[in-house]
Amino acid sequence: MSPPAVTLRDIAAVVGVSESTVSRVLRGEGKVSAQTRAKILETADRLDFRPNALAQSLARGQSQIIGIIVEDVSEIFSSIVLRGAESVFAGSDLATLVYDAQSSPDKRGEFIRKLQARHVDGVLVISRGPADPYPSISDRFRVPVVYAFGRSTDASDLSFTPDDVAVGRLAGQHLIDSGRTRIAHITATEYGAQRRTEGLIEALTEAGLEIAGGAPMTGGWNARWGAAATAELLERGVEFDAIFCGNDVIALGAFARLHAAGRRVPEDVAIVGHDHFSRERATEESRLLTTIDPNRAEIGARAAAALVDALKGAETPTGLQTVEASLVPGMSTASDPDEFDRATYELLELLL
Amino acid sequence: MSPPAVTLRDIAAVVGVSESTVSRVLRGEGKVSAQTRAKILETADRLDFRPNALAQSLARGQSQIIGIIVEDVSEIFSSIVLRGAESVFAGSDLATLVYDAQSSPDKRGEFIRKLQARHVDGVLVISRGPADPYPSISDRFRVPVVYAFGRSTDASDLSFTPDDVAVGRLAGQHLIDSGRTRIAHITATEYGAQRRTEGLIEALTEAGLEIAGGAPMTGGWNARWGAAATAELLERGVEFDAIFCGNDVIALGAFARLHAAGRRVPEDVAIVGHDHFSRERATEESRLLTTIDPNRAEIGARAAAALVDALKGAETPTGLQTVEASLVPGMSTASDPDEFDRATYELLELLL
DNA sequence: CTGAAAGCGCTTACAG
DNA sequence: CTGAAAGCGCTTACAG
Repeated sequence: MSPPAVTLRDIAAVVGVSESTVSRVLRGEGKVSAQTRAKILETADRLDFRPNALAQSLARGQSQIIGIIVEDVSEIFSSIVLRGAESVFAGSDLATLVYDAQSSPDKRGEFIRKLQARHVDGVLVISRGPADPYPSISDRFRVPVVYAFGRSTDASDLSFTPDDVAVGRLAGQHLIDSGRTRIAHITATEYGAQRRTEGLIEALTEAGLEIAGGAPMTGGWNARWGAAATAELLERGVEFDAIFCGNDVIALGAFARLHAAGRRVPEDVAIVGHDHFSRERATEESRLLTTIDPNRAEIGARAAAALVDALKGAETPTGLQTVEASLVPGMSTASDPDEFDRATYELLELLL
Repeated sequence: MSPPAVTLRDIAAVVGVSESTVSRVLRGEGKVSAQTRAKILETADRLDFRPNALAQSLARGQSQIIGIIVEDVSEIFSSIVLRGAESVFAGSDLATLVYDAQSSPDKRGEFIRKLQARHVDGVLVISRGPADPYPSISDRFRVPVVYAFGRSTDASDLSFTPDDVAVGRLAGQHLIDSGRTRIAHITATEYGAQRRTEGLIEALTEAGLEIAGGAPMTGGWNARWGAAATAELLERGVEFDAIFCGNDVIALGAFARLHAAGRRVPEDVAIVGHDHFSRERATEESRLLTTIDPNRAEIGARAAAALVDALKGAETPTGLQTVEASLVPGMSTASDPDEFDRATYELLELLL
């Protein structure tokens, strides 16, 4: 057990000054003679003084705690956003109170009340993603509220989301730059997916191209759909030399089906996915799949940083902010396909 | 913006009693006439009173904040433990201050000081796992400290870890119960892996068996090693009808190599892995791989619950506590292998 | 059963 | 340049 904590009063007593003076010096405020300042600083250091954060909070009316409402932590993407945010808050000495609303409006209300009772300095809402706008809760708080991942229903709220249109454009441009001209598109119908499709079409149109087969193919977020759609493309006799897939799992299904049909990746067909799902495990050198990383951790980090700025009274933007996506190059669009003949187990290793 | 917060004093003024009385009633303490009690309760409810948690903290000397030091959050397994712990704390209305030590002793020291300044009510340490004991920091705090995932160097500290020996026993027993008698073992050399090997040997010995090929094969935690070791077993002509693999990725390598060699899983060779790495995505019905889940989230939850108990003054155990692992049945040990002929893309889907 | 008072450990005008 | 005092909003002995 450590000894009882040292207080301002202890230091004041030792140095022979008032608590106010000690407080001022320690906060680097006010005019204080160099001599007493030095003495106070030295004593504080010697006694290993650390101000009681609770007392500071009460006196200042700031808790140094940030409330975080996550609509559903079990959603893996939400938890990545959360992790990005938490590291920023920790870096700014802000504690976090994280509540998982489990997609329940009742819980959401309960947690809002709890955060109010804690007098949090700010609130971060991490919703389920860009698909469904999150009902604004900003008017429930006297402190700044920032939304991450999904946007708020109130357009004047500050929200940070992925830039899905840019994702589509990035994928399309990468394939075009690799010399592909017949680009198919297998994806899903969800909001973000639609925006990515828009982006793809923008890039294609600029290059005077259109989607191979005439239209995007939409289905579920799974490998089965990727395989089925690819089979359909093959059966219909659509000519294509690339596929942009709405996510990595669809891309894998496409990959497997092409493999089974004797089409080589990337020689015959290049593939770009989305999510960078295997980022934790794959090394950049050995990636199978070229993919787009929407930088979800950075979405959380940017939102958290904006909240921290707001607490400091700095200017912050309002409205919807988007975070840039990154292209993560892999062998599925490589120009040198020699490296590409790997055994199944290597594929598995890369993907897990 | 919400109106300024209601305080004890407001309620006292409205009801016409002292703040002390209001405080007592609201905490359900002391003898107070039924009438004033009712009036106070009604008023508090009507004014939507919520006690300022900061003021309570200062007055009570308890912050209602738990400090969490994670040795390395980027370690995926640590973050699972963390998630399990956080949900328990949130359920007990405890805020958390999470610091990522990034395996740096300097940061660890800095974060300990910050937690002290916050006057946290308790500390949870999430270390890198059972392999390396974590240098005890309990004597740096006047509040309870609990260790999760890895154990503390001080045997009297309360630590929650996986029960690796039980994992090995569980895997071995499951294979034996499935009628397998020639069980090979491909794993790594790390501490937890060794304990799992011990458990496997215990189960085998009880059944009068020994490891096929004479000894466990140890290498790296990757599919390549699983494939290489399996190839070696085949080349050496070792007879085996099952493999217990140290983790799921090794198991996949083994699976792929067996497949390539024309050995059917599970008919010819059953496989059990460890980690339940794909839990987020796989449905129980469609799992490819039988695996052992060390229940890491529960390790975090149990540790957090113990800390909460300690704060309440309840009896808590001391020393090393282990958390039960679970067998997650999959097709790689299924008795009805009919369901087992699936296309590659389904395999991929299951695994991702 | 109830109230006045001190205290938690800081911060912050206000005097001097 | 420095100190005395009030205050943040609760809790908690201590009287009555």
